[in-house]
Amino acid sequence: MPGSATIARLRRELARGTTELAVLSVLNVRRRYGYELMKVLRDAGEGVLEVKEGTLYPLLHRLEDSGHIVATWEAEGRSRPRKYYVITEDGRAYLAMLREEWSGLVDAMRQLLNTLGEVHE
Amino acid sequence: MPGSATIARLRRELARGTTELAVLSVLNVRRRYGYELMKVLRDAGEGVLEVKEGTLYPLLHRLEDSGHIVATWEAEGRSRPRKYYVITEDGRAYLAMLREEWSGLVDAMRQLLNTLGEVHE
DNA sequence: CCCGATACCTTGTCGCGCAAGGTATCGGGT
DNA sequence: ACCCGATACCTTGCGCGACAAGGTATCGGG
Repeated sequence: MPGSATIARLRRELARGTTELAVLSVLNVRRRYGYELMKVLRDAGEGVLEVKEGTLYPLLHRLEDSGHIVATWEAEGRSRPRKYYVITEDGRAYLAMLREEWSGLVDAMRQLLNTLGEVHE
Repeated sequence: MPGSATIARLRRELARGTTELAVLSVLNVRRRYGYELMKVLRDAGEGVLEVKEGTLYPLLHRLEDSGHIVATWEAEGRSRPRKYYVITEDGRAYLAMLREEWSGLVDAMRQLLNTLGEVHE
């Protein structure tokens, strides 16, 4: 059945870029560690925003390299240390920009779909 | 200024996959030729949905190959022939699926952004 | 006569998402 | 005693859409 494979592909392409927005939005509330972020995003929105490990960890490293977030290792009282991420001032500004871009896209698409929504002819 | 380059990059990543939805939505109303589609999308939504030639033409070919649209050359009474595209029954079904995926993503993001929207701590 | 618009096309590069692999610890079940 | 799933981090290689940059050809206006 090619349908399910197609679905997965287009879902991936549609969600592209939104991961960054989703991650920064969650970190904007409070600090989180990587594995925790995965669970938060999986539980939100019926799995639509689910992020795989191979996506999340490189993304976090990119955000850290560009100064949008900072990481601190913490292991006090437990083994299996966790790497906590905190959003920076720079990151908040970037997040605001991202949200604007996103709502701009959503508005444009909504307008297009509403205008042309009715099946003609 | 790295900001404008960054903006272009994230706008491109965010819009990824929506082009297919936009093109099929326009074709769902009536047939269009490639160059015309470019103008329609550029004029809609303040340029947010603008598509470049290097994106549109390969996309149309992919949609044709998978049977979602069909093309017919037309040049009657004029030189510079145009290649008109018409959506198929199969294409309409695919479009419906795409729209569902898109609204699912938008809903999930809206929920996430509303829940976490307020800046805490 | 040249240049911009019209109208189609292609090749190569960039960068994200992911599959698939890896390491290591911990706790519960049998 | 042993195994396995969950926790928690990481990497390499591939697929694929968007685009920059190039190409071809015609038409009309300044």
